[in-house]
Amino acid sequence: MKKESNGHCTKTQCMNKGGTDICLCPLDGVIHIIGKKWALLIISIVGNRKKLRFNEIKELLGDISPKTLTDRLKELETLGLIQREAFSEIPPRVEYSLTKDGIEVRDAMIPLMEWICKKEDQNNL
Amino acid sequence: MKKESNGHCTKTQCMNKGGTDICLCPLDGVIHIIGKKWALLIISIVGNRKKLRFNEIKELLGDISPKTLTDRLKELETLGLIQREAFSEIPPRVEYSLTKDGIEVRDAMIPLMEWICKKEDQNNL
DNA sequence: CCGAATCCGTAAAGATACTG
DNA sequence: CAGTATCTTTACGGATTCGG
Repeated sequence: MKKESNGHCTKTQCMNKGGTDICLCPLDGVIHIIGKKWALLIISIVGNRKKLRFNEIKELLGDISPKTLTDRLKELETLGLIQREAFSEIPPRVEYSLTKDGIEVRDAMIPLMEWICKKEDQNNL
Repeated sequence: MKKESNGHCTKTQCMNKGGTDICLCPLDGVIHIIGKKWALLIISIVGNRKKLRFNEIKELLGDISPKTLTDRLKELETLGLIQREAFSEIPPRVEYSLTKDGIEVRDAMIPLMEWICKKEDQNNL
């Protein structure tokens, strides 16, 4: 996971975990998509249910506008984290699910979500 | 980590990890701060270096505006993730570091950062 | 000088109504 | 049902200014 020689880590934005340097240089990449509002939650929720329709995601998130949800889903689809499957029916049906990469991201963010939940628990005592 | 009875999980926004439900209800809480632009990167970078000054963070992030950095630092300070220590010197000096909670968050996001780095590596082959 | 605060223009997000 | 279109509101970015 060292990347000293490929031109990305000249700013040495690395974290040290037990002596192993972990590069976090992707400043202009993935993190600015998944760091956007709602993105992490969408990945979580879609991952939970395996398959979800547009309005189901919307209901689960609670306060997101359809426009923002559309934007986020498109971005995540472009990133290759979410898969969109449309059925030519009436009424129309579109199902969203995580791709292989999306599942990896979801797994990777579980510790973060767990911490958040723990924190909320403390605050709600 | 079950929260079915406290009114938070009525929407059952839970993820299933090996049979254990993990609640991710904090829709209006922590995630909408740390999910903001730059927030995760700030936590990472400050965590890497233990102590950083305003302009050092700015340099490391590269393209952030001073205003946005100030905003984010204040939010993270309010959240209790980042500690601000100002010295009454000339020229002035302000040092930022992670709190105990901030360190926990940083540790929790390591898997996510690792995934991102792996992904960037693949794309840069 | 450093760490912001201010001002202002642009971009992203939200609310609501509406369409294929 | 699954989005668009449109409009308003909020967040972000860039330059400049300011207090210590």
